[in-house]
Amino acid sequence: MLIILQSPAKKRGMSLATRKPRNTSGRRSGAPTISDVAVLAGVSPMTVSRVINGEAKVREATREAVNVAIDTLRYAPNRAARSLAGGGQMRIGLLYSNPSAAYLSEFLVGSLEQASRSDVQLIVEKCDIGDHEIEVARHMIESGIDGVILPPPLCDSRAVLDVLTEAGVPTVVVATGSPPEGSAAVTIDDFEAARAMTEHLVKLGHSRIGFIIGNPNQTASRLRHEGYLAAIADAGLAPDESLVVGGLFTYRSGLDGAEQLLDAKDAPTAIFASNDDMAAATVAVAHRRGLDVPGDLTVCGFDDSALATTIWPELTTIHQPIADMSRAAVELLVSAIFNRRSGGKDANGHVVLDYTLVRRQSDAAPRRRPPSRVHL
Amino acid sequence: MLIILQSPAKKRGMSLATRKPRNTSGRRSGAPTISDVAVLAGVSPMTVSRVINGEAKVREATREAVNVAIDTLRYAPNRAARSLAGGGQMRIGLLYSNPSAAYLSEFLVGSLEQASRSDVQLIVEKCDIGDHEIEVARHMIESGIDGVILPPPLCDSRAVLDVLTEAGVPTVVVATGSPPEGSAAVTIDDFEAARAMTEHLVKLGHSRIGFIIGNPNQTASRLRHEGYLAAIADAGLAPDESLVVGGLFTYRSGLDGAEQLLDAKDAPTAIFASNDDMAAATVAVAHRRGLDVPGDLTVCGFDDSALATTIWPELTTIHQPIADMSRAAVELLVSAIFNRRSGGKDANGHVVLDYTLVRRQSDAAPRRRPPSRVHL
DNA sequence: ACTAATGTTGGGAGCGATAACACGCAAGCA
DNA sequence: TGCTTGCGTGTTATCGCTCCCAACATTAGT
Repeated sequence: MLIILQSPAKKRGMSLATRKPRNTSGRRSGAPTISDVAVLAGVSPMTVSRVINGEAKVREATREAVNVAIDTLRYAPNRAARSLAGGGQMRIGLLYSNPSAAYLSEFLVGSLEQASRSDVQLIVEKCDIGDHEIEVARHMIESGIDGVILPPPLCDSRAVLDVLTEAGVPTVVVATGSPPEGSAAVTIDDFEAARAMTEHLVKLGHSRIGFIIGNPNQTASRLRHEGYLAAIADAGLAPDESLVVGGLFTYRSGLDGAEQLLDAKDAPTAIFASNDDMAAATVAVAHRRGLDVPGDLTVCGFDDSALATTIWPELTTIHQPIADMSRAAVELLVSAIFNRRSGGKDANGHVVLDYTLVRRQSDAAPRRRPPSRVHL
Repeated sequence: MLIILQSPAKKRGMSLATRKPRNTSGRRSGAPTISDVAVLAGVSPMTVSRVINGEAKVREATREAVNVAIDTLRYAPNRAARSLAGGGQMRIGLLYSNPSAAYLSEFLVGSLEQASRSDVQLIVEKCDIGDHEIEVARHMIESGIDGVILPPPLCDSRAVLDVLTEAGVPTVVVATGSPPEGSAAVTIDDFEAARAMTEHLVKLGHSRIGFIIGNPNQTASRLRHEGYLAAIADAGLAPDESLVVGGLFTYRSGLDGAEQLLDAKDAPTAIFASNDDMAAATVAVAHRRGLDVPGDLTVCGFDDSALATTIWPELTTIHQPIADMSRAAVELLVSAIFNRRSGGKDANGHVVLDYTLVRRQSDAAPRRRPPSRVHL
């Protein structure tokens, strides 16, 4: 196919010889445009635009013709042009810190996808937790961002949040335990999830279930802990403080927690760690002590991060739909920005997505009797 | 087919008065435009553009004035407009499969950053390895992508590569052992890196150094293996086939490999695994057998993935500058596309970035003597 | 049959930026 | 002095698309 674009280039004294390099080869990259489609379909560009955007007032026959043309030409709308014309280029920022790589990558994939679908530009910025988080946030604001997404653990940073709301930047926090007043949030029900997992353990027959708490800085930790407690209570089990130890969400802290739990006189037959890293550490400690998992000790995690399926045995854990959450976050943010632009007030949506308990190989019923009582 | 698009002819008669009635009224979202800056600086928009793009022919005083205006207005160029006007929107695809999450996230961050810097749109698509990889690739091509980036392990997929080159889509492969003819590549020197690591082990005093090979599907595996072999030879050590076992880059396979290595009569005092996952598995096996790492056994990995610093002891490993590599990949791809557009032939660049050997806690000198010989 | 209402479609003006050319002006050279 | 250079800037035309509104087509209402 040959496309010749004729433009009114022959201005005043311009000779043909002088002009030319541009039109035929230069600027156009070759991608079909909306007018190409229009010509082929025998309609105006406007109509094509309507079809693409799924507007109502287009006759069925016309729509059909346009679609055929689109397929024929393999036409794909030019995003840049679209957002330029369509009144609003949005740029939203994604501020991340603790690169729990597994989490981050899923998160990124999800937000990227949604961002490109919603035609917004995603600006990703790293912001190692430390005393300069605020500066980074501020920098982002000044670079003219329209909204910000805060995945954990930044979602719990009062400081960052304050800077953001003060600047009047719409914000969506993801996976925080306590969504702040002024911003939208996407979460799963950490409480219920932890409760469900604990309940699962109870149903398996465990009565001494250890728990390793997450980093106290993150509000989700509290919810998970409470969920555990609730399930224990529901099961009519006596709460035992020696079965609960503190942790920091790190592997290292999981190592310590597990040692502590397993050192106890009346050691648990199952340990539920507040995240996969600590669960993995627990498995390591168990193995080091010659304990079989899940034969001698059941271990469960939370998050379903990559680690969960990396190690052996693979971890029974709570799956968070991370990509979906970030997708939802972008969507929420976009509509919030949209609202604000059209004068509406902020709609502090709070989206709660479903978690899933995925059973893998790290859980099992306890041995016949709790080891401390009767010897088999 | 011949299509002649004729632009509206009445342009000619357009008077200055008719032009740009709008700019001042501004129904925009509030972001300052290049003309706002121009007005404030008392120059034309074009000049502002020149300043922004760092072009040469602008008087110092003017540049200064423009910059002041830019700062005052907190002006940031509109990307959409920019890529629309400037030669054309590029869209490049990133096809990933094996979500080694840790790797992927770093990779994504790097490419995102560079993509936004180069003003290209990044389309990320998952493509689980299986028999439909080709379809996904084809789909991507048809969606009108200008180029594709292939991180491992897809970079070694002949099938995908073929589809791509056949369609004439510029491609950059990352971290492959054997960069194919038609495409640019970004790698580290796997051979040298493995050699360096092995040498490091030798210097530490180890003479029986085990090696776990990576997945034979990935060409990098071969290079690492060869690097190991070279170092062994260089050190004047007798190559011992019982010290080398196969693996698949998975934790599971690492478990098997390590068992095998440690079961041998004359077990190694150090094990170098071709990636961190397998190294982590080796540590687990060692612990299960009551071996201290690094006291009784040195374990080293490759990649410096998140896992390396997650587990305990943290892994001594080869650091790949993943983000830099993906950044480089995007850059390379962009210039390749650019070249091609302006008629030049493809420049199959091959960028080799530096690796780093990072020492952490998993390596040490062997115990006084190889355990099998003299007892201390 | 004629106006009114409704449904479809086309026209043209931008969105914000850049490319390429046009142009004024001071310096360089004969 | 007259004319070429060439730098620094302004001007114009798009880029590909969507928005607003007018033009036209179709069907309905009395």
